[in-house]
Amino acid sequence: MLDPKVLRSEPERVRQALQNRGESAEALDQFLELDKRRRELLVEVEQLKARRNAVSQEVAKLKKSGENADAIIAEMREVGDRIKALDEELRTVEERTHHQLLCIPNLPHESVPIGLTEEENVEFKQVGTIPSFSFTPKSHWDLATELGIIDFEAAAKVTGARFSFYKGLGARIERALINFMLDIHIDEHGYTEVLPPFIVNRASMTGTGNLPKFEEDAFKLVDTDYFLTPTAEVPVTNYYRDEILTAEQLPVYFVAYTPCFRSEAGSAGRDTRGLIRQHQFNKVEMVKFSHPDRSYQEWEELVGHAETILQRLGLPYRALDMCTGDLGFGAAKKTDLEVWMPGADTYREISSCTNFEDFQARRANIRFRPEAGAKPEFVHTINGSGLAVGRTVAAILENYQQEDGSVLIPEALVPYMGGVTKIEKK
RNA sequence: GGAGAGGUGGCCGAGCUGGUCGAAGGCGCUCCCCUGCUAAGGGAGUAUACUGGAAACAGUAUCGAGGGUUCGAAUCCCUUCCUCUCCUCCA
Repeated sequence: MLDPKVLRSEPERVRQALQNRGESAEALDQFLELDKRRRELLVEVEQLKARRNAVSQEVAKLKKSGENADAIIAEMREVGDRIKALDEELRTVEERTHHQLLCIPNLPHESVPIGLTEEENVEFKQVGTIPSFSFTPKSHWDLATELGIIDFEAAAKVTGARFSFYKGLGARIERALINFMLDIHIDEHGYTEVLPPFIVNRASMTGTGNLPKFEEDAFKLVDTDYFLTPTAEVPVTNYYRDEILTAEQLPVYFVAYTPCFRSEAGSAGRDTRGLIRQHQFNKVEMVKFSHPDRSYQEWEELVGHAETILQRLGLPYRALDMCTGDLGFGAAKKTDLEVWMPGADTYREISSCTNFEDFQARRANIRFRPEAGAKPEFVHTINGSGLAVGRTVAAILENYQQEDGSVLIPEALVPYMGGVTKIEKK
């Protein structure tokens, strides 16, 4: 959510930002119009209320001294009716104003490259060596199926498309990666581990920006106002919803493993095979609550924390500075890490690290008091995958595959695999 | 699922026979005074949001949330969410 004051005082700046994102300015225009009406109504109804409050004092005095107050009571009855009517109109106008406000995306940071498509994302770093094979590398789904460690057909039968059934060392490597990632973030990067609910309410989804605009992307539980978490970002960020933190509490670092559930509406036909785009996948997510002055430093460090995992696993990757059109609704600045996938001969997103500045904090009302007695200010929220676990499994399978169809386990992961160094056909 | 109790400011906690209640008191915090240091003590101040205003300041709203009764609601009524206790059920 943007500061309504900014929308009022600098609408042209906002309009330009929306254009850079490739978004229409409709919500902005609606907001400006409704906001004007809202203030008109507010002035009128508040004047009436001030009058009513004053007269009510009079009534109390008259009654106390035993005098007759019938005349002004009758008059106030009319004022009361008028207030009720205006209040009702005001409420609907306010609801609509707020809704428009919730539908306007964040303003990109000034450093964000301007562009409308992913072609304009700027690659600024490549790390690791792309492996060369003396044979044609297979896709991870062929490897996994042949090794008997993931059964896509069983998942399709048990549930449906875009689900997977891990088995044996497949299940083991998924679990090993979760622990490996969590341990590094906890022990080396200073995060506090949290294990949140995997189901969240509407207010939480709205707080992080997943609602109201993207409801069709989420799984909603029938006959409730509950949603399956699309990412741990939602429950973890909302941990501090409607709270005021002290300055000493900042920064807060949380890391959480959760399964993530996404309807993948609108992506029919894309990445239908393998682990890349599933309705349910595991992810380790880092979330930071930062002082506004430090948030870009914190964000850069968080990107580094995600990179650490890729480096320890020996996976080649590149980093991209996301352009205005590819930023994501709530983001002010975003870096994506893409891992090399030999089977597909391309890079695939494996982590997305975002500084939301105060966009989420404003929606979720997460504040801190800079010093005792000072006015509360919004914190900045930052988060990033550290990493998407299923895609990491896919990357390991494809990068570490051998000519005979076996797969070596990255050295750093071996202790988490109970000493297993290789997955091979039985 | 059944029966009961409760949700008040940064925190604790009064008020709940409707009217000087944005709300006593305490803690915490800020500033000042006092004390050689420490401990203690005295005084003043200390919610948030919105609206108008250049500002000073003024107004409005907020006692879990929503609605109702009333000239007037923290206080009465209804709905709903959450917390706690007992019973029931259960991994």
